[in-house]
Amino acid sequence: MPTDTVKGFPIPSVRRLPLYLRLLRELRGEGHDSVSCTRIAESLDQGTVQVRKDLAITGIVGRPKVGYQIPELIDAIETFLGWKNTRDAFLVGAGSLGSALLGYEGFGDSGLNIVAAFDTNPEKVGTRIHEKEVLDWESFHDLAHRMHILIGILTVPADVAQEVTNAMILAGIRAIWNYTPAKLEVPPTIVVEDVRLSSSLAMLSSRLTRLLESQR
Amino acid sequence: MPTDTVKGFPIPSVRRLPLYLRLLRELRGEGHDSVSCTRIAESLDQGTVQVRKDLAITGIVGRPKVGYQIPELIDAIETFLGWKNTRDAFLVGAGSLGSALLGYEGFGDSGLNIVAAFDTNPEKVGTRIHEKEVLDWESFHDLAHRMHILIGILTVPADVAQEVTNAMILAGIRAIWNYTPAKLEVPPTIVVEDVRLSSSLAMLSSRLTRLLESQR
DNA sequence: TAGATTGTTAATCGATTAACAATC
DNA sequence: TAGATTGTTAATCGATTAACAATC
Repeated sequence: MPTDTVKGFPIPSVRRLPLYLRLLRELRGEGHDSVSCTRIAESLDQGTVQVRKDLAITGIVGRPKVGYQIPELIDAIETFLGWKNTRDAFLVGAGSLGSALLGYEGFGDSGLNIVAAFDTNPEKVGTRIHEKEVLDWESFHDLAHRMHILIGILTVPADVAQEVTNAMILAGIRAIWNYTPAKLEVPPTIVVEDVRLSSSLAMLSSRLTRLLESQR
Repeated sequence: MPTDTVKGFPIPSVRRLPLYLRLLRELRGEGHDSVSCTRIAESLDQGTVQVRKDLAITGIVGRPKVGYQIPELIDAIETFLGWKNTRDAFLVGAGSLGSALLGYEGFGDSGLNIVAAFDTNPEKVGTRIHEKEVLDWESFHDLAHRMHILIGILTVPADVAQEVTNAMILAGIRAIWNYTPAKLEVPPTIVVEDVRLSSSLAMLSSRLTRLLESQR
């Protein structure tokens, strides 16, 4: 089978892996050594089969009657996700959302280290936001190349999103975490992950609307 | 059919509605009056049938040969999502992520207005973040009741998430936008929408990892 | 009328769940 | 050994896509 035909993993399973990881780290902290699917399923309010299927994509195998070794399982998930070593990232667009992400301390647990921010606004360039330097967008290309940065976080206004994306790719960026509502056009060798807060908000407000309607 | 058995709408369709809305508002701004599924599908890089199915959940009907009337379609989507009138929300937890959301200006397009923030930290209480007041968490209950606030945005540390959730519900909150990694336990009449940035990051980094592996 | 476009019904695909066999 | 738990195969469910009928 040629490598570019390799089958992907179920998207919902990959998205659930961080939930398991968080729980497992907690259990490890409490001194537990092994854990069963039943136990995990209960804590996360899911089915046991789903837990087994999800964990299986990391290549881990459990032992009947015992369950899974927690350290081994944590290692397998971190390896699968590429979270064993933290990866450096550059953020572009130091607006309110960008600033927030710069200050968010939870990404370390997820193998991500935001090194610096970039902006075109001369009033922002040269300042620091949450201890991180805001650099001139002009210097992005050279710095990203020199530091071998592979991840770009996109928090610019939607109307310049595509333009910035193109420049990121030329600078060697291979994966873009897109917080803008724009649909980015990229070559197939570039990874794009859209955050789409508006989709999440659509779920929240439509369900609330249905709920309120049903009670009138 | 009893109202509590009403069939839900396909989740992926609801999550795509904001994408259509954004495009339609843009087309309206350019002076267009009607639009076909083919046109929408092209712009968003999807299939035409999916577009029709998605739009159908709002109850809209198009005209063969012509397409959909843009103002009518915008109205139908906004009505379905409950975005015709903006709804007020309280945010709890004025940390870095919370501050970011307070400053984010895009929520207005999505029918959400964050009125104020709440925190327990005395150094934050009384200050303003992006023009919004930070109030004492103690005053949440009374204010939420008095102002009939239905939406709570949860950006507190994970270990107090459940506790804050319980208090929110007692204060009359009906829908919680949960930015913490905690799995919240709530009665069935309360809407919870989890944002789970770590799931998104898991997708990004696992795909990047696979990509880099395949090239070695 | 002819052709473009909508809307619906059927087929496919992928994810979840159920049933059961394997194993420590 | 018996029983708990894993892992796999089959059945179900939901979403997407394809085929086609309806209509302006």
